[in-house]
Amino acid sequence: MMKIDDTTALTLPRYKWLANIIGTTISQGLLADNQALPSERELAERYEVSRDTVRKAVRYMEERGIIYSGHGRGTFVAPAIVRGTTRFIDSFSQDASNRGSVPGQRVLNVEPVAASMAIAGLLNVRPGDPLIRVHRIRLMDNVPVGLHDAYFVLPPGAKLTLSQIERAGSLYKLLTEKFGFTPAEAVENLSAGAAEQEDARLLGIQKADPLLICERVTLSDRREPIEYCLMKYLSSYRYKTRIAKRSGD
Amino acid sequence: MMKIDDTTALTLPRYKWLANIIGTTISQGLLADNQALPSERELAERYEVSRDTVRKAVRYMEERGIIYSGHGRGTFVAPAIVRGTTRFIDSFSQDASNRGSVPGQRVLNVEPVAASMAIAGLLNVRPGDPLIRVHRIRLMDNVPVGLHDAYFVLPPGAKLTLSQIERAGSLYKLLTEKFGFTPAEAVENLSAGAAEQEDARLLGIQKADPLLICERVTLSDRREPIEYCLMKYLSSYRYKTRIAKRSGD
DNA sequence: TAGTGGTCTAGACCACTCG
DNA sequence: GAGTGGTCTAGACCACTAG
Repeated sequence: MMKIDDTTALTLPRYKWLANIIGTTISQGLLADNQALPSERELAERYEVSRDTVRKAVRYMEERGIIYSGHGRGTFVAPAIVRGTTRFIDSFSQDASNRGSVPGQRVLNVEPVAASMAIAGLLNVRPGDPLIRVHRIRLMDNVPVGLHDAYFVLPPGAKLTLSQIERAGSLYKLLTEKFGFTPAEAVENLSAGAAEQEDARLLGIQKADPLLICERVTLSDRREPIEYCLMKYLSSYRYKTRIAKRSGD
Repeated sequence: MMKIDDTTALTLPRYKWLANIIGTTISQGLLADNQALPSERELAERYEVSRDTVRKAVRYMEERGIIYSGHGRGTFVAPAIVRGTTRFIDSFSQDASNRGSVPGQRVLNVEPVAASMAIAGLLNVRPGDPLIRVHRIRLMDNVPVGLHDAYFVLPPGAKLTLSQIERAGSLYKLLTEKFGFTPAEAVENLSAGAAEQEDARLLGIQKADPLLICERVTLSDRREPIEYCLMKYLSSYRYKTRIAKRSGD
């Protein structure tokens, strides 16, 4: 046991290392949809890990919609329609890439604001407490597709300028590096709505045109709410997601 | 070891049994949001299971958004805002219950139809192949909130009548029992749209009013597509979901 | 430094599927 | 009946967190 692994990541856990190998094989198209993988016992032998480690890798990939398994039948490559539909917190940039488009943004405004009652309640602060608001137009291939109006709880004295955000590709990455912003989980609430005058102007549509409205509260690794974001998307925008299992298991 | 467990489920795996115990404690409000649970080692001792079994229970509940854990810190009760936001395939009835409303339906039509090109592609059948269409108005507390237009791939000769569906509470349950319909996973695509004349009439709104549009493909345990469903919801309807982690892990 | 969760192992037996 | 994934154990060591 414990042969040094030739290729990648000496600091990566073995199960993720295995998952990467298998995942790469699949994404390269070397395995057909619904094709069976080698059995867990065989993979364990082939890669010189315990069967439990193989199972961890399998679970890891199952959660991501890459493979699936059936009791007594085997483990299989998930069909293309479900692959890549797992949602993550940095979904906008991900979505764009998955579609082969270039994500972008135009920052309208960055300002300190006092928390409203509605937002204070969601972010566990008092009404009037200081927040930072970032108002942006989201672009795909340089075309506006939506509006993001985000409110952040940041450490006192935190300063954020328009040019900083524009320089950084990802707002989340910037906040993570500059402050201890570590999003771990989010709750979203989707609905349909009609464009207000202002929305219509910014997005280049008519007033009362339908919009996909998504409200999100983002939580830190300690489950403190750290962001509220109101997003409005054109009707051409598609929000893809995957649902696993039934509630009764 | 192996003390017979006093209460529930002698056929249930031990980790689900443990998860149920802990989950019940939480849902009864006996533990505060973000309160720490006993350590894994302590739970293992207390419930006379191995630590690995405790960890399985913890993972099981983490996936469902009931608890979360931090390396070196402990395991904690997820705050109320995230609990119960995990989406499952039978989401409509679940959603309604979670809100304290009574889910309902009015079946408009049940009929065999020939697959269109668009739907055939999604369901892996040939255009013209037989499908069964179920067109329904969805109700919450007897008030219309949306339209479901579902197309099923069922075994040849499968017959479905309007009265059967109306008698059965859940369409999925009926299909599962009568035919081998076993949904395991689904892919959804959400967007905003404007109500057509017919939508408006059925839902009691104006033409061009905004609607939340959700397309869904449901897959069996073998990942064969077995249902396509086009759903349209009033703007008052809320689609709740939870997103775990970031894409880079 | 003590305590926590995270990773890993080697082996056992059960439950299910399919030829 | 042979082969698959699912559950469970007992023990080891590592990585991280916090007082």
